[in-house]
Amino acid sequence: MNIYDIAKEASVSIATVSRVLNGSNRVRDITRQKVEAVLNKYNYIPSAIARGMMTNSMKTIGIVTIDIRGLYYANVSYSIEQALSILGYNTILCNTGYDPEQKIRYLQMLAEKKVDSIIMVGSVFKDPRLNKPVEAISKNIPIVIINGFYGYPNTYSIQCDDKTALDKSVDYLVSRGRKNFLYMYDADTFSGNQKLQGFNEAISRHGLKSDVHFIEPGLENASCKVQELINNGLCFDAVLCSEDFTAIGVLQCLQKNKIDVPEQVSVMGFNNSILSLCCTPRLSTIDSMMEQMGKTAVKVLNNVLTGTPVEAAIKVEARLILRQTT
Amino acid sequence: MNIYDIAKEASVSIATVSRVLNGSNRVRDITRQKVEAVLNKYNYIPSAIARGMMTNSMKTIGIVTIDIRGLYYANVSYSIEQALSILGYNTILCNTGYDPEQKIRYLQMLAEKKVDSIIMVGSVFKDPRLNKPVEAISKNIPIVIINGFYGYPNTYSIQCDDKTALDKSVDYLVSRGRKNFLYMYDADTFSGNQKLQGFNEAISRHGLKSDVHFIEPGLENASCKVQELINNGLCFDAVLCSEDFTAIGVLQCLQKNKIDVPEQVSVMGFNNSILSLCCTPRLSTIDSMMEQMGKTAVKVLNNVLTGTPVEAAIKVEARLILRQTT
DNA sequence: CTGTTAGCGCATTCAG
DNA sequence: CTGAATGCGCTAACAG
Repeated sequence: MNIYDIAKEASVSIATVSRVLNGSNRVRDITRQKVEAVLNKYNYIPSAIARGMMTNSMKTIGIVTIDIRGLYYANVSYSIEQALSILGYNTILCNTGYDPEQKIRYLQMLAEKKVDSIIMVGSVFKDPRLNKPVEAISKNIPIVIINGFYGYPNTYSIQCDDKTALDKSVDYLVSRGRKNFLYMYDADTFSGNQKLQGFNEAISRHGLKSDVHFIEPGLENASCKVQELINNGLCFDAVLCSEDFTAIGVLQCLQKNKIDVPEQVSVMGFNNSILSLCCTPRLSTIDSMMEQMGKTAVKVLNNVLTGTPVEAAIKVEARLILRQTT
Repeated sequence: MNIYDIAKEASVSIATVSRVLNGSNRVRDITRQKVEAVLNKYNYIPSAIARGMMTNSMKTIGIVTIDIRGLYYANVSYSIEQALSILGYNTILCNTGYDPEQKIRYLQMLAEKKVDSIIMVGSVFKDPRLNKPVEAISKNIPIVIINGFYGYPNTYSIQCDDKTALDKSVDYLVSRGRKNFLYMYDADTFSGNQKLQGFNEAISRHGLKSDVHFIEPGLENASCKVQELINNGLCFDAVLCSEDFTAIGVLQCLQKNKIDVPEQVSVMGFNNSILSLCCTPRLSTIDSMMEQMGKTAVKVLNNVLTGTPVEAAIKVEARLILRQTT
């Protein structure tokens, strides 16, 4: 069933059917009703594919992320999808994992499907080997990147001010008398580096010493590392982490060692995910404004798509959430 | 840039370009190389839209769920997306929320985009008012439903045996001497009803009494409800929950009331999500086999799409995960 | 306000 | 093995 069938049955031309379908006002009321009657009778569903051939748009955007199972990715992706849905767009979800080949394959698929835009959640294509394909694709498709940055034209960046957030966290903990800081991070991403930089700058501004450790993502990895540090006799009274999940691993290890939190050691996470409410005591953390990031990305995207001028990079402020571990 | 441009530059016909693009073997090697050289030179990207016009498929499936921020939905969706990606399909993600209008809108969009299939994660369209649109769409598009069931032709169901899982949980707790059961659930879904039924049957089989409460989703709601029950003097020594999140709310309330877990009261969650590792003590729970559910759905889907016979309903066994709260 | 016509970029006959 | 011709279902001029 296509518009020819509808047109025939309604005794009009396909152009008129098309006009009715697209809500054009250049149709007489009687004609419109006649067409709509047929449309409803057959429960007609227009083909977005055929429409896409002409308009060169499927009203679809690609959202590219590492792994939607991660709470940060899920939350941001959710708010993107919802905001886009209101604008009439659908969302193709891509979990690239860490394999560069896989990433390129996804980019290719999205390009073939002529998505109107690509939103990257997290610095998915940080690997410099992937610069070429990203730059190439950005020539045809606008790219919005959340917590990342490309210098290319037609790419737009939304960043959470993670650096300042870490800075403020250290300030706060110093004001509460903490002196020996430990920082644990699990991702060498744009965002990850911002956090680390904020931490380091604050530490040196206060003339303090600190210990910084990279660990593989995961609760147990964090726990094990802290245990190792304790066994080695490291003294610390504040632990900052780049993820809530990591912080909870730290917390559990401290509890196992009968170290009181927050009396002896303060612990802070990052993201203000639901995880931070699940542990006891509840985790102090930094709200990385997941919902706002998604909404802002879509706003920027919509401006780009409608030709409204847009800043190349927008910064969103993070917020300290103080609960029971500080 | 389209196949005409490529054809011209390679001095062949568009048919030949098309054959090369689609890996047809009816092309002489020399010709193929000639074409591929041009393809590479311009980094040619074929249009999936135009291809879709002919093949009537965009190699895309829709995955419809309530809210990807939920860990269950995220995990299942992830494994679906990954498995489909290997088969060359992309995934359109739809978070319908709870509004029926919204659900219908998504269905309509997916139909217009001519997705090859729709996978529902959870009984998204349980509301009987939505039966009509689902039945209508299933006439053209196969529907695979995870933890749900439709009787319509061209719909396929993958179910986790939640009922038996709850049954076994009660058995286990009874064997550990528990006698006064509390069950808390937060969703009136297919799966939710299966769980409740399993619970109730086990309770009556053991000739025990129990208290069952529906609460709105959320940590605090669970906590508040338990507090209320405690205040009312209810005696219980085992709490089963339909979600890990709920169970953690219960756990936190018990801890606040200085009730020892698992010494005085056993607590069990459901899903074996990462949340169950974040609380102290770690939550005993039921593994709802999220990854396997997703993979199985895609396997079924692939069979449907390739015309291989398929059972209308497949059941996956859940597993008890015993940790520190039982 | 309505109809006619011409593509969009590709896969697919059918000839050669 | 290769090419010419056709049509998928729709939108967008352009005429009337």
